Amino acid sequence: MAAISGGNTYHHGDLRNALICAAVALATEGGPERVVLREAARRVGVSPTAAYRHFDGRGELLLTVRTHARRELADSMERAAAREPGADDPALAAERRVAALCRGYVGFAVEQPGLYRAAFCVPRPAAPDEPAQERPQAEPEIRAFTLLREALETLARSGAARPGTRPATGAAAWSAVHGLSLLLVDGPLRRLPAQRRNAVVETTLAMVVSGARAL
Amino acid sequence: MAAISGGNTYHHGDLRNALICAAVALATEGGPERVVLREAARRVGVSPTAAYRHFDGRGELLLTVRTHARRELADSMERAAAREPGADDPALAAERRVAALCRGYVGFAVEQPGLYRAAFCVPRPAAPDEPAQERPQAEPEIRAFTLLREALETLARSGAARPGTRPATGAAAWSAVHGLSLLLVDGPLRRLPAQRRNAVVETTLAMVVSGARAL
DNA sequence: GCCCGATGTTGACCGCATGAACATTCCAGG
DNA sequence: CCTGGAATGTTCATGCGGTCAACATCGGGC
Repeated sequence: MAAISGGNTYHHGDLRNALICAAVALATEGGPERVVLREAARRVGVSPTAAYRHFDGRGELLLTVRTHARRELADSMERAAAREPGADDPALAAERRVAALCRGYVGFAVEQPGLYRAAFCVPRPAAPDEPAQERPQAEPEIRAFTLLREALETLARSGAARPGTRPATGAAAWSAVHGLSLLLVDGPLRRLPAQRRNAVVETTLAMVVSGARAL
Repeated sequence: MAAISGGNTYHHGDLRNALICAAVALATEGGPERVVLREAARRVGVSPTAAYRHFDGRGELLLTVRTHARRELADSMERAAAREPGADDPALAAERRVAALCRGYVGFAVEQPGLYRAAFCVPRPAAPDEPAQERPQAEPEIRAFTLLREALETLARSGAARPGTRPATGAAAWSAVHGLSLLLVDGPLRRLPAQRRNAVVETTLAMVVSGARAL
């Protein structure tokens, strides 16, 4: 087929990227389950199977979206922390940073529910017979978690560090913000009015900080 | 078609229940996305469309599974709490009850990951155009949450209750156990060895309890 | 005994994931 | 410049799932 007009060539030239963008847009609109190979292809104006030249299938496309979403999440946290004013007391500063990171985390979830959910989706093989892990082990590091963990370590070192600072404090804090995000975005606490939602967020943050102090 | 043998009648007699059981089994095996109308019908030995005589469609079937799963979750919490020894100090007893409920919660999630995920799934309309809420508002009460909230209230009244006991403490605690459960079952903390998993659980519980004291 | 409503069944349509075979382009050598 | 293979797209086909409409069967009240 001849080119209809302008840049309309048989070879797209940047299909992989275009597909990723479309897929990210889909995830933004409706979360991971909305990321549909055919729809992404349609939006890019290409046949469905073309995607298979660049991705192993829907799963891999979704994985790419997930990577993107995780990056955005971490960026949101860092922006929130950057906005936070410093403090003379290093312990106070550390506490504020933890809280700010958490606020950035939950804020991203609330503002970009689809992307947030995509950030933690796990591509499931249709049949649960073969494990089919994405990458043998080696979780590729999730910056959002790293940020949180490091801030908590700083907090622990900065003052009221009980002797037996538990190594799992980071995971505990993560659990809290992650659970909160999902309850708000996707769970029973969705449709909570903004006012009450804020109260829940702040209470949870208080729990995290108080927990970090006590552990 | 004539009955092939025994009780094989044209009319099943208890199809609704049979479908629910099959659907619950599916969810147990592979979570909500595994709950597939056709497969449930297949297992019951009935044609796919027969299900429509009893459910509005896959969505409603899934909702039913969710109800079942939520009940099981709450039962698991109550069992865990019942196993907990009492204490003379009411504050200590309350604290123990909260911890036990949480352990029951996370324990259920870890032992029944599929059902747990089903307990918090939200049936999404394929097209996000029309809201199509399951029930106008009125979340039908989630016993797991109620149990947790009541235990926390008891804890707050039982002693070291700071004056301004926040009303959202329950949601905060729920966030922690919910997030923890999902991270362990479905998230980046899945494939954590049991040992470390336990450490994370206990640390999170400590955070919740310490938070409940401090708030 | 008969007829209606409840309950199942067939057949069909559409969307999606995916694989095989075929078409078009691009580019590295000659 | 020309050409053949590698990249990259396309078409066609298969199989699964959700769902609807039309038809079949059963069970019980009249």
